[in-house]
Amino acid sequence: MLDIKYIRENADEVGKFSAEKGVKVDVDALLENDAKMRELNGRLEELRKERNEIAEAGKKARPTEEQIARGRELKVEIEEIEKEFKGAEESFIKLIKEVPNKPWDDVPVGHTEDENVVAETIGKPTEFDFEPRNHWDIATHKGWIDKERAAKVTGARFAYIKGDLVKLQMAVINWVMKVLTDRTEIEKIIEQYGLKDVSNKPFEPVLPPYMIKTEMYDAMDRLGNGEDRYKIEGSDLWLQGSAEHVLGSMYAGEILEEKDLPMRMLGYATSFRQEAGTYGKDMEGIIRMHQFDKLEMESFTTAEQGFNEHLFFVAIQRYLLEELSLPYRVLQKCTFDIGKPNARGIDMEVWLPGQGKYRETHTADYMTDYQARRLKTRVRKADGEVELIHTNDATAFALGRILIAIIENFQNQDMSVSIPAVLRPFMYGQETI
RNA sequence: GGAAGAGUGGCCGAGUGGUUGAAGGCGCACGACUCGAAAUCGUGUUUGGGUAAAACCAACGGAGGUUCGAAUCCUCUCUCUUCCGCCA
Repeated sequence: MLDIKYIRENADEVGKFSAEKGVKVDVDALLENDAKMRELNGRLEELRKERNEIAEAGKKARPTEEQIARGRELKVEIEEIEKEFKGAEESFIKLIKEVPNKPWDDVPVGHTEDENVVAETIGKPTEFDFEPRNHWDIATHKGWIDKERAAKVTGARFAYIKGDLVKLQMAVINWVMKVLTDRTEIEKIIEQYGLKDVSNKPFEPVLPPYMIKTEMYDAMDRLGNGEDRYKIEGSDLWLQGSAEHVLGSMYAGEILEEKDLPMRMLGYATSFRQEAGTYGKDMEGIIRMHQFDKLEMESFTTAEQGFNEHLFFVAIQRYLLEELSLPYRVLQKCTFDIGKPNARGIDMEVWLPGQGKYRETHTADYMTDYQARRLKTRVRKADGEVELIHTNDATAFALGRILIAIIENFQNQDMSVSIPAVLRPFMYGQETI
């Protein structure tokens, strides 16, 4: 949610960037509603003041008949206006929730995802002296994935992952855990990518709950219309679609101390998505599943640190991909594609030789204080001032997709897959699978 | 799932329906004392709205109700603790 004060003072701009994000917002109706609420609130405060004065007098002496009579009148009046106020507030909240976050200055304006801008391409598409296969041919041949039996048990877009591929996933997890919880590794990344004014604080690993209440999901502004989420029948809970949802809401309503920021979390969780609107898309292999495991970074910072933290997260993603020697490109997402709560969004796409194209494996999102405003997650600064925190989230690895990238880029002619050097210590020295 | 008890400020903890936005203590900040520190003493120490600043309004887990007046009474709900049941 945006600050209503900001919307009042920048109504035209809010209308403009909302349109650029492809979000329909009635700013005029919102401001009218805001004015009405303020007017009602003013009247309420006056009446409450009078009520308080009578109550105060009642402390010293028994209230007189006139006071009690006036009190009765006030009670009725206050009730009426409160009711009206509540109605106004309800429609106000509905309207202000629709207003998207303001895009960062360098976000390109675009109206479809095709207008995302390729900012940089690192490495060259992997070359083979044989015709490279796609991951599902290799994985099915090796018995690493079984979608047919999964279809029997759970339906489409599920898979059993088996054998060496499971070990590879564990190796990726352990490697990332090591890198991101090690201060010297963090310092190395900061230096390697020339980052300035970024903390060297390591991440804290977190295994979060996989379910989330409607209220928190909505406050994170990641529930949408609920279509892409799984609702738990007979309860107020949903399956999370990303560890971001349960990590970002973890400190809702709390005031953190500035000395504890940045608060960096490395969450590992299975995520669940209905994949609404993707019918028939990516049905081969394990690129688009209803369930996938993910290592997710989440961070809370002050407003000043927020943007640098975002750049830091992007640097981590680059570092991880480069350590794996995977060819990839960096996409700066346009206004249409960054998402409603986002101020800025970067995607990483890894080259998949089996499919002959780049596919999305990573996203880095910077939400400024947009999520924090409704979550009421704040920080007490060193000078005692209390302000909203800034939230950042980014993929460390979506395991399914990174396994795909490794299989396709490190495949050998005999359908074995070489293990990238950095992962070998976590495969107990195993060099191919 | 069943039974009983409890939810108050950063923490502990008072609180007969009317000087309680909240005693007291701890912690913290500043000051005094000291060469310095400890101890001691003094002052300050919730958040949001509102204002130029004030006044003022709101909040004692959450929602609703009773009352001229609710942290205090009633209803529902959530969470925690203990006991029982079940269980990795």
